Amino acid sequence: MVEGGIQTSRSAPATLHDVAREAGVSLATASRSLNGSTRKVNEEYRKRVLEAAARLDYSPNLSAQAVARGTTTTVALLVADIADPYFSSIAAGVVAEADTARLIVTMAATERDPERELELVRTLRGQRPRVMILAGSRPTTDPTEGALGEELRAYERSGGLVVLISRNELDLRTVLVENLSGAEALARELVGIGYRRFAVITGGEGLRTAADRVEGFRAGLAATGGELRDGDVIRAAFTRDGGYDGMRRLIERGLGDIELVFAANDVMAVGALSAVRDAGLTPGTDVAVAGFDDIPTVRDVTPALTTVRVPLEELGRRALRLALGDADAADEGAVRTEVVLRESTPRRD
Amino acid sequence: MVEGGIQTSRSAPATLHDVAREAGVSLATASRSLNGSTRKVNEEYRKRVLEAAARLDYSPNLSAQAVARGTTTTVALLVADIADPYFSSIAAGVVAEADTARLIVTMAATERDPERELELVRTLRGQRPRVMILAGSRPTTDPTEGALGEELRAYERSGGLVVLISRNELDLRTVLVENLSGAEALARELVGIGYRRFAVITGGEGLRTAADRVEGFRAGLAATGGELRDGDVIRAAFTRDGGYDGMRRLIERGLGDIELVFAANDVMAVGALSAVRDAGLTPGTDVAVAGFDDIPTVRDVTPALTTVRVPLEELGRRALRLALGDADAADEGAVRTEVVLRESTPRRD
DNA sequence: GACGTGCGAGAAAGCGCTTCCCCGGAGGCA
DNA sequence: TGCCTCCGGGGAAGCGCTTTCTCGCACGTC
Repeated sequence: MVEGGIQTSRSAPATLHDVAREAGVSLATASRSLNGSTRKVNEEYRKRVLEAAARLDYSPNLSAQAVARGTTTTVALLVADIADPYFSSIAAGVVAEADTARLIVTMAATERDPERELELVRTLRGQRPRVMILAGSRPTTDPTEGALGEELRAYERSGGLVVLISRNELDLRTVLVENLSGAEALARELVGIGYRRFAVITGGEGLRTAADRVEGFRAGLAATGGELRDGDVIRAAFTRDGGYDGMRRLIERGLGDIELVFAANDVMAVGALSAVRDAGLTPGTDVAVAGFDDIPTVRDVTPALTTVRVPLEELGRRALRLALGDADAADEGAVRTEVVLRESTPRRD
Repeated sequence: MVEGGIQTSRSAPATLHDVAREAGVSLATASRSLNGSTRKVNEEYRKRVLEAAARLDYSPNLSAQAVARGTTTTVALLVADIADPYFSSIAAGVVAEADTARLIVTMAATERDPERELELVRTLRGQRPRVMILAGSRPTTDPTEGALGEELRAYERSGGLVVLISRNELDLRTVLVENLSGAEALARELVGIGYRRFAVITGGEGLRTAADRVEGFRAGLAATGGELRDGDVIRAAFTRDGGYDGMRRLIERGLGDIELVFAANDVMAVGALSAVRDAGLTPGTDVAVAGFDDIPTVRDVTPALTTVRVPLEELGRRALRLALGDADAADEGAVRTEVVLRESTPRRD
């Protein structure tokens, strides 16, 4: 059911001009009273202006302020897919932090398409956002990489702040995640509780984040005697369905003596879990599964998923704080990860 | 690790003025060439302007355009919690549709606080968005309800478009969801496969959406002979933890002869599932669980959750299309829901 | 009492755009 | 050839703000 709102006589929103007139003061004074300035304003005037503004339901036109001030209160956020819990958690962090900094965030989705990402950066630059945050890595082999770098650097030159989340491809401010060492720690722990033979399901062609995690995992195994054959590294889309598909292929091909499958992120791992079940096997028992990220839902799948916790919301917050020049944020180094063992990787004796 | 971007000489972004000079034409002609106008421009001139723009890496200042045109290309989206899959799916839909309409979306989170929501509406009005979409209902008993309505109506009077998603509390454009009939259909089906004794876990105090779902469920039971005692309607937070908590209380209190627990949304249902498991019971077997929404993850929990599918992304798309005056969107009526039976409610004979 | 000095109100000049309006030139028609 | 009509370029006004700059006024000082 759809109801049209009652359209009363259209009335343009009150302008500062209206407020000034209503209060009987100049435009300048009205501006100074409402939108803080270094200059003092007679208390009596200020009061009159505030009252007039309230009476007229005045709300400053942010675009006009932006034009006049030459700076906006906007931060632009680019993610691959808003519905993906990894990105929506990061987004939640960015939005929360933006709120405390009285900034407004505008959001766009690249849908994992580098062309689109470039396009979006171009469009969003038109907004003259104070900060631009890019989350989600792109293929390392991407041909538009150069163009993107160019675009971002031009944006920085014009006074913008760029922060990348978990992708240190370009020489820009970055919130780094311990992908490598996190995956390595995971591998060590898994070997520690008795696993020896592993397979990996990783994201598409040369995705930086995925590649790092696999590399770290491999390093951890190498150090502890776990085994991962090259043929047991499966490529699939970096999504739930990708994970499902990867695991299906693995099973169809025959698991052999593989004891544990590490998916390069949790959404894939969750898909993998379902693939195991759909194949009539019991995840955890017949084959163990581990993921990466610790997105909220992995507590609630069965078996609960072993993973590497990444404080995703914190990632978003850090990104913005870093841009805004928070010294702490800059000093904290890479974001800590932490191995979380759960039932999907039961101790193996 | 944090790297400061290489700060080359700061250079303000090129303005239209620069482009016009570079191309040797007037400001007016440059404007007309770049940002479509009804008036024709000499092909030769247009070409020169376009080239100049490319050379200078010109990107129009959207704020300035907004001021000059008196209208923005922004749509504002208010959700309760960005990390909640219900809202992030809706957001994904809004963003996708905005993209095709060449609109930019700015997002804010109310954190389920009506005061905050009101506050945010006020702030966002400053942006002069073309459209404002509010998702997620508020308590029906909310004291700020009037103020919110006032604010929204003022916004509409000034030419803004408001769309509410699944909350017909105010007399405004709304994308309605078949909460009532969906829940009713669910109840009928559940009774149809053999369930008789039910309990319900619902959201906090008078949340419209939750209330409708419970009411519909009740109606369905009443029509088919299912039983839901008043004492078996549990209130909890409208979140995963709320669902967990509600189920825990239900179990501690003693399930008695309750066969199925209906949670008013999927995130609660997923929490409830975990509570069942943590209590040492087997969901589906010892007690069946059903939810509402069909968020992506419910396919992957065990047992897979019976629920009522709401096309969430479509909800977001519809909201925007409705605002933009898409006739189809207006005519389609409430968004269809569909009962999806899965393993969490096995046939009971 | 003459003359700084500091304070703060208000006029006005922008900010980067769009668009109205003027006007010159090209073309059509008798 | 003369006149009228389009066509389309460019000047300039304006959008809603901020911020310089001007300037009157109330003090304080000798």
